[in-house]
Amino acid sequence: MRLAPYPSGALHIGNARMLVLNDEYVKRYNGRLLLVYDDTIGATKDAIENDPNAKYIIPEAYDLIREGLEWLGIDYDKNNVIYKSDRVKIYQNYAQDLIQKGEAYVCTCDATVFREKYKKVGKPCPCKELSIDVHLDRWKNMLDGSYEEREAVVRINTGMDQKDPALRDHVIMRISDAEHPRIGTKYRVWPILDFSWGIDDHELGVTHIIRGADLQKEGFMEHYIWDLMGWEPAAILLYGRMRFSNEFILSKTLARQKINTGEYESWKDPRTWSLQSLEARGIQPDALRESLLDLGMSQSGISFSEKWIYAKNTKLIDSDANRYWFVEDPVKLDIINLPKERYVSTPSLHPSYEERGTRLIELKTKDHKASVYISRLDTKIQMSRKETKVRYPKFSEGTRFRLKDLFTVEIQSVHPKKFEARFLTEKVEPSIRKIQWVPYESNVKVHVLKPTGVITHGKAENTIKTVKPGTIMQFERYGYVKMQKSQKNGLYCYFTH
RNA sequence: GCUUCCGUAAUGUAGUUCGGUCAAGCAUGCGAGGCUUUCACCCUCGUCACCCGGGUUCAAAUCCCGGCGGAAGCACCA
Repeated sequence: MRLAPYPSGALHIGNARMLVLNDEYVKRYNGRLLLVYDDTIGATKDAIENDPNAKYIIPEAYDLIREGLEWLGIDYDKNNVIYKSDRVKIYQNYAQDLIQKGEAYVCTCDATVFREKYKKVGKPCPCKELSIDVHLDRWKNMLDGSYEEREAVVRINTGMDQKDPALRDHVIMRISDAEHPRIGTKYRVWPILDFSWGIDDHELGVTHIIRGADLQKEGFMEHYIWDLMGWEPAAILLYGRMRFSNEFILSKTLARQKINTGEYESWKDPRTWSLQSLEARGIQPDALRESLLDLGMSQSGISFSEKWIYAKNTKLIDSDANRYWFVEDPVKLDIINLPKERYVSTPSLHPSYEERGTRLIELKTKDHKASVYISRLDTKIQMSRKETKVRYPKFSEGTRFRLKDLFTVEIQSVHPKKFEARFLTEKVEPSIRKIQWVPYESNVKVHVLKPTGVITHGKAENTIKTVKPGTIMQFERYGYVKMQKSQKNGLYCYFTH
């Protein structure tokens, strides 16, 4: 079997299904998995230079792809990595052979004219009438540069009377003067996907192909070629297309553009949905793998939900993720009537694993007063996730709540920018609302990059200063977060989910 | 328009090849409860489905026909 990524950027969540399915199939039947970079040049030089949306190969993509495969644990044959760009001569030879046999011809019709005038009505174009010698001449002209880009193509003679318009005398070779990142301008006549794979799946000994249903036509074309050559056909299995929710933009080309303009910080930006970005966020490879495997080989189109990954990921990371307190959009809360001079809170790092120990958060009082930060969200109407259930009231005079693992207070007064409360008791009442807090005097700024690209700001307890980059932790009642780095203006984290 | 593929609950999937064991399994979601100084995790219980209409048959989610619905292809992209 084989993986055939196009090196225009890092692999993303949409490509991952192909990877995982192939990998799993090979493992199950003890097969071999080839990595074949499908790095033929598609667009013309003209398009690449003038059309910002043109697909093209970027040199760094080869490594980005390899990184992604490694992260996902795809077990491909690392000693036998293949580049289609090394094999162009092979396709050219086969194409010439087909022309010689009258199974292919060189067409000089304009693409639009061919489509409108001939393909749509199922009539052959005038080129097809010409002799094999003329076509061989034209073929030479393609190779030696006498023809410009788009002036001529090689079409395979599947027949203009094919029922399916998609199959009528499809192009198999075309001209591009674009420079290839690996082999430069060594070749100018490049194969189309259908043709190159018709050749390679045979030449490389591929017996089974798993690909998306959008490549169904390519399967027909390959079969046509195998028949023509008298080759043993490979088995082709298709899986359905995945649609992604929200404003998922799964385009490597677009991601590349945004990285270039600086709108995204790198391939790690969560909006690329690249495998690199998932790793950066703290998604476990197995969470992705299992979610994708759950979809099976169904050919129906599915709306993919990232929540499936999150659900699996939560189960994988929860036991490792230590708990910390973080308040998003902090507001000050002044507390009065404090009887003691010092309060110490020692919440455990993980309630299910007490043996990991506790954190220590200290709140000092002065003249029986102290201040903490709480999240603005908690001061507004709080709807429980179960919407039908508890609806915590907006903070107003008399509202009682507990600063978690500290003490219970009651709101005395509400000001635009702060709240004042009075100490009630240290005794825990099981049913009272508990909220996270951090000391006003001692805390650390934290910036969290959300999957939408928005960065939110807040304050966390000081103890997270010791958390190492790359660690996944849980901000209680907020979500899981992966520590990235310490910056001058505070700590920087990626939101996991 | 032409061609092909698909159609099981809110979402996804198992079962359809060789009709009965499927009054339909699983996961996520949702709901109830338990645990808990997190609306986390974990545990228990519950909830919702075979696109429609015919036909074949003792028996159909499974086979046949016809509808309807959805997706993909019809690029000198991959």
